Amino acid sequence: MATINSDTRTRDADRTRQAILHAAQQIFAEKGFAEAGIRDITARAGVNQSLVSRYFGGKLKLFEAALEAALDPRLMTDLPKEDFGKRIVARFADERAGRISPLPIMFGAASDSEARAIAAHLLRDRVFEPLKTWFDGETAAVKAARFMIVSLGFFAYRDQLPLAEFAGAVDPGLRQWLETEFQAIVDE
Amino acid sequence: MATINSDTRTRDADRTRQAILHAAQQIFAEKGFAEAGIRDITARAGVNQSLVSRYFGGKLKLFEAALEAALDPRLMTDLPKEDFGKRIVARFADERAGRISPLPIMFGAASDSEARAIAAHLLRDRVFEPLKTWFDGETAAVKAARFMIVSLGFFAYRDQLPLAEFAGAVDPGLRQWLETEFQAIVDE
DNA sequence: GACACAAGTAAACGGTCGTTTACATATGAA
DNA sequence: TTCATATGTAAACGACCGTTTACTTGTGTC
Repeated sequence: MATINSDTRTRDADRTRQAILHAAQQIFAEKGFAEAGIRDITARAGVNQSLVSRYFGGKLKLFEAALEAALDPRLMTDLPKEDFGKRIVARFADERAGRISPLPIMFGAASDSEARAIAAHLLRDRVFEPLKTWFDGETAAVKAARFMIVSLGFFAYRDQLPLAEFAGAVDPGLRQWLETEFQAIVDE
Repeated sequence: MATINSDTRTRDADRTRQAILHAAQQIFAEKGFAEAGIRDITARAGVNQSLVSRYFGGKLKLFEAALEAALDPRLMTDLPKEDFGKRIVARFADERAGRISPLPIMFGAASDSEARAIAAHLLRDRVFEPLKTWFDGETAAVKAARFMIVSLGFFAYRDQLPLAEFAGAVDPGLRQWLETEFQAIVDE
């Protein structure tokens, strides 16, 4: 049984598991699935490398758990349809401290076939399908596709390819176009 | 000196080099940079694995050469601005036999930092910067960014993520939106 | 305190990969 | 024909990675 102050314990499986999961989210987002090593992740978590296999069943299962924990299915669909464009761009463009965006994790899995399959499956079930039901009318599938295309393209443009002079920054004109683009999806 | 029918030669460095390059384009596009092995590429080319290092200087240099050979800088900017939307979507959506699109190669490099840097550099110099000079006015940079976002997002949506029931197919309604979207970039 | 088990660690295993090395052979000029 | 060299091959090298194994140590219970 746990003591009153269980924080004093030097061994805590749940805490270790969470530390691995959090470190995995960070390193998968930073380095991509292929370049993120078990030893990188467990070193940041401050634990032994073998615990990934013990607690998660392997690197691929850890990736799935890390991505799923980063996915918030209500990320878009809890927004009001008024000001949807401004609000969704604000969520995308402005980093929120402590919050790990799932998009870098997903893009980092692009070149590994197994990780990509997991990422695609999660994205479909947790984002794409909820979006389709959230949008109205018979064009809901096209609207969801438009949302995915602009979102994925924006992250690929901003984060994956240092095309602009300052990667990560968003030009005001581009930001305005993004806002009207997202707003048009819910208005039409 | 070459004989009259040099095709009878069993050794031809140029032909071998081209065979490696062509096989590399295919396999980098199919499996991504990380999962594409030197042995895969040289096996398809029908030559020995060591020739990659001898002729190209290594896997990374081979990737750069393969991507550069697949990039056609006039892919967009030789189109007339009338019917630009329909024409560019036709180029993207309808596969052309024998032609290897550079975008699968680029996405396949997403999770390898070195390959991604090469891909980003080539995309900027050969596509993004020409696009900026091709677009008119002071909003050329924003227009080029819009073009990249929609293009990258479309390929990520269609080819990288099997979100729709039939990956690779393009819904007519989505296609129409893509056409108006691209047309708007050149019209505004 | 003694014990059973959970929690954590260190080290080795087996495999893959890019690259290099040592060697064989076709080529074309002298 | 001879021979230097370009071309191609087979095999080994060295490193890295995910995983597993054997072992140690802390924890809670009796």
